[in-house]
Amino acid sequence: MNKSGSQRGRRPGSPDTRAAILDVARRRFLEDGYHAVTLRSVAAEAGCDLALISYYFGSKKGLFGAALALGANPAELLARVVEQGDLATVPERVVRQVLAVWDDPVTGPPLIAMLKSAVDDEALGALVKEAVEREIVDRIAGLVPGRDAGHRAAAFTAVVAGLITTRYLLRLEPVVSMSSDDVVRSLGPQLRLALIGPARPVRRVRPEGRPVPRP
Amino acid sequence: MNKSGSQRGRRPGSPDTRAAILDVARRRFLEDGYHAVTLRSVAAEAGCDLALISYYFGSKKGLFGAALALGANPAELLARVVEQGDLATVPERVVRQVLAVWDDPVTGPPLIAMLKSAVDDEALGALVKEAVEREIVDRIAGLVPGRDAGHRAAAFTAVVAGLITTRYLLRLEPVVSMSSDDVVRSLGPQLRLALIGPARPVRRVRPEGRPVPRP
DNA sequence: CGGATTTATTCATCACGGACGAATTCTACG
DNA sequence: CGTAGAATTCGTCCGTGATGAATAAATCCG
Repeated sequence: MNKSGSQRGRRPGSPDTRAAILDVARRRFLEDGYHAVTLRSVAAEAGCDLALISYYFGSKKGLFGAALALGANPAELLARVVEQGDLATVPERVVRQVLAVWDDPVTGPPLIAMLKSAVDDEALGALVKEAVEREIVDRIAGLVPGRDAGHRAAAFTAVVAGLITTRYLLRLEPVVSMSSDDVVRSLGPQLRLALIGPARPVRRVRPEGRPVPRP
Repeated sequence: MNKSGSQRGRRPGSPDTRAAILDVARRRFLEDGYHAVTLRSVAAEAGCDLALISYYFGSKKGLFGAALALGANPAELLARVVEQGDLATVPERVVRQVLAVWDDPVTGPPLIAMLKSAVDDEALGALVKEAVEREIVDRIAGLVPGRDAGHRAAAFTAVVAGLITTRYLLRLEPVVSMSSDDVVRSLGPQLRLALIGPARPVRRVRPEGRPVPRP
């Protein structure tokens, strides 16, 4: 291409409009959702021509991806939380972490928007699915001892997914209005049960006839 | 309007195209999802004019609603399952019912499609939310004794929602490929814990310092 | 039968949304 | 200066859902 870093032509002299587009897009996508946002309105609000958006971001999806580039990868955060500390306290710490990130007015909405659009976009959905499998399920599975680790991780993930779905996607009552402590109190035991098994200090008790581990 | 049941004009003499539209729409919506389906393509495949769809169903959403008129209301089914039988077996029965309905190749897909579109459509979302609150959460809450019934129902609902999300929406591994029995084995205890509390036959054990009921 | 009335169906068109290519301006380098 | 390359705009295409006017068909009433 061009030898040495020398670049000709118009280098950023009046360089704001790309950022402006990104700002507007971010806000709009979070406020109104993917479908409701029109590129024309974004362009208008950003004070530029419609075609500039295509120029910079290629397509509406491109803009969406760029606008919602997640500041901190939630999977990574979760991984850190999971791996430092005692296994016994993982459930509570995970719930608190999830609540912290998703309740936060700045980190939460992008995640919610991302999740929503992952639901109806095939490609995005696959992406999320793989990320969750790799970063969450597998990591949790690697943490617990038994050979039913996979199933335990699955149950754990399902409960967390349930929390996210009810509290942030459907905004179901009473889950939405519960305090962090309430949520921990309600779901903590479930997660502990999923991860570690029936309350450890007591002998196994089977209220029904079905054995649980069954190797 | 017209006195006595007498109706003039063209009554259904050659009346298939409405049904044809409905058939095509149903299949397409389930296969490709709401947004990917175009009214024009439906009209073409049904062998009629685009405007007929508006004529019969008013709008795309109208068509969607009519096409996916859920054969059996899942909430009602669930309610029946919940209310007949012992409280202790509710968790397993609910899981089995959910799996039966959502895994079924005829009743499942409409539910999934409905849920997906509820995610990005404000109005539909509200509908689902209210239905779930009224038909599931409240009903469950009415079933358990304590005064933390609400929270228990919330936890219960969250786990069920998690199952549905991971298995049918995200299609997450390993949840997707688990057998019904596996799922019951994995999630049953969680639900029992949510509903009924720590395994009944044993003395209360509090691994952490936090009391659960706390009136 | 024959008009009246209603239903079923089509045609033409609108407004809007996303994408794209050609043309134009601007800026920095040489 | 001149020119290359980046930034920006204009005009336009095509597909979408919606809607109203016009036409064909079926049914009823006298």
